[in-house]
Amino acid sequence: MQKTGQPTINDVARIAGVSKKTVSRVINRSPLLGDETRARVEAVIGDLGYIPNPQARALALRRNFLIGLVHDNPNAQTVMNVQQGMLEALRGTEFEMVVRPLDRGSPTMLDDLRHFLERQRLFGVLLMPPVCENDSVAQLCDAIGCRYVRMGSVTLDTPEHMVASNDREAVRGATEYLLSQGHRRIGLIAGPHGFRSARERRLGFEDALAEAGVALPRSMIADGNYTFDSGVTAGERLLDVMPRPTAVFACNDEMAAGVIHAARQRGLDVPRDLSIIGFDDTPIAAHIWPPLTTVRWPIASMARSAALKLISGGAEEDDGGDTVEEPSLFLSTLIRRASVAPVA
Amino acid sequence: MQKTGQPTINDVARIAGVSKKTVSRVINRSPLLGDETRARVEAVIGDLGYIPNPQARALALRRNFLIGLVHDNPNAQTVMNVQQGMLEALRGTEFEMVVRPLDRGSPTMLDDLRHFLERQRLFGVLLMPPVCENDSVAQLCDAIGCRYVRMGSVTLDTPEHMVASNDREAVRGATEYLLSQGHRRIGLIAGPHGFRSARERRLGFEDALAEAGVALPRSMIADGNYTFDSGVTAGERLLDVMPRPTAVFACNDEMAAGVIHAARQRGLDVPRDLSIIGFDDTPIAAHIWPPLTTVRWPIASMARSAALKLISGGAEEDDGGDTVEEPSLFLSTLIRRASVAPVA
DNA sequence: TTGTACGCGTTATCAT
DNA sequence: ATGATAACGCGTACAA
Repeated sequence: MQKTGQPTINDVARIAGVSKKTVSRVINRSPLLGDETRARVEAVIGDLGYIPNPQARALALRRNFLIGLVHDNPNAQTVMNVQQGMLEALRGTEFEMVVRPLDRGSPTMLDDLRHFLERQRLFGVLLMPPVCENDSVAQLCDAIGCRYVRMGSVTLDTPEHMVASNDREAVRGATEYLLSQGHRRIGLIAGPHGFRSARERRLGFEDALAEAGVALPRSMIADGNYTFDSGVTAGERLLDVMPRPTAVFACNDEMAAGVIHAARQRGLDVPRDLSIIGFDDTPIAAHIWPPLTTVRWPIASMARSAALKLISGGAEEDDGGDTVEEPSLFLSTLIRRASVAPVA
Repeated sequence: MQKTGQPTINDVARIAGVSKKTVSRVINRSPLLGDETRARVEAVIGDLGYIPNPQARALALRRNFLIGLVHDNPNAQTVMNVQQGMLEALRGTEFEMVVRPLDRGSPTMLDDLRHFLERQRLFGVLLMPPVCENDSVAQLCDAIGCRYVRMGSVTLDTPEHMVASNDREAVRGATEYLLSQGHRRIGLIAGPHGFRSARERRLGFEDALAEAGVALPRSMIADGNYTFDSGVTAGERLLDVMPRPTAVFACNDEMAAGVIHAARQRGLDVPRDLSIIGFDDTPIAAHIWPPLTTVRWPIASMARSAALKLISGGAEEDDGGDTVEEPSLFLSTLIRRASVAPVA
């Protein structure tokens, strides 16, 4: 025992009557080891409550047992769901999660990331949208030798580097639902430029209208930036158009809430006078009035899978050994609540 | 230069023509150093772009340059605000943030935390409510030698270990506002048992009523657990009472949103038939209808101060040197929106 | 004011 | 299958 109180590999070796290296082999599950020796060492380890020192391992391996969460996402709930999913995957492992927000748009963004990855010697990073849509970010990880998994609304990398949802299909389905309720004048509140998710969702919307042969005049499209306020503004713009749209698809829930707000301020009733669908199924969706029909993507599950991909092969695989391949594509579903009604 | 590509302290020492120790002194701002030597070494450092290896430092110092965020908080927005404040304080320093959720209520909770702190050798931890309300958690940090700062709704530790808000006073003020609008039958939706914040807020509510000589019958108090659903249930209970309350104070915004929901389902108009005040000023407060009058506590600022307390003295103090003492008490303010009206 | 030698706890190399 | 010895990069006695 050292003065710190924690037993070290030396203590284990001494007491077990073997060399440090043998203990190290036990820890790292080296295949070439006598069964008896291994049992003896493991007994001492359990006895002493020995746990390898992460700092020393990091130094020797030149690699830290940290998984980074790199994001530049304005939506708090989304980030929290990702963290929850990651931590679920990391629970019980030797890995910890370190969070690193990035300033997309800053010219030094890439350098910041490089410094972070090089200095901390991360085991791997989970790249959230929208930063992860930048290919040079992925290339940087590759160059540095840091594992990475990107998370996004569309597949933009190989399966081991990607967990994706099917935003386009999902929005197409949501829009078809609107059409099935008889709506023909349907407005779109688009997401911000530069967000791949915004593009995918818009494409899905256009897909559905085109297939149904429903016109989409320019006036039925308003730009938003995923915030509540932009939803209010865009909603007002759409509601100014005559004849008014009878339904609106907003590219996320915040903006959908904004539209409801705008509608109510003009004395319009939702869903009687205006049907609304959002995207994300954040808590606000279920808590506003009327409860919002929206698209839910399994964000925590995606993050969990992403983290599992990152640590697979690098962690102690305690289970039977037959590692199940983590999925790369996740399906979103339409959650029907009370913000959609048949057209009058 | 080593094979990793990163220059080490040895490279700097060799090129500058000094010993490792001298370089180490420069890095750690040792006072006893020749000006000329320091300048020369610093030149080489800048030249090489040398950055001390955190893993090696962690090993030698037996202390990692990581700040932990330990929480068991059900509210996503609160946690995100804390993270934002922490990261703001940590930006530009050598510290990173690692997040660690805890399962309060689990019998192994304290052991989990101990393992985490001992293994990772954290520089310090920010303890969020409600876990931080448990004194043994703080004692554990002390025993292990890990710096800590607690965050809470009331002062429960010395200033260097605490950032607190004045929940009781704030709620008292909010309730007085309700009274000033003529309300006399005011309901309370309490927070969950075991949350100190719930207790403080309730006390503030009772303070105001008592001082005004307004009765608080047991029927005007409903229990909640800080969730939307519990707010709905509690709201229904309160609205069943005859005569109905004309106003309700909910101990957080989620529950306040639930009350609005419950009121609307009975055809009641907010604020005409029922005034409501919440607490937290989460995004939902501004986004529901009607916009919610609520109490805002400066959560990000508190977290920022907390992180600053944690790293003060331990970090490179780049500024002039006269460190400003971080505050320990933060004032909450009433945000008046549209969910309160004078009594009919 | 500066340098030497060693410790921190682990993994890797190359023996045996 | 196992062990001696050297990295890994930095901090600290102690000496000079």
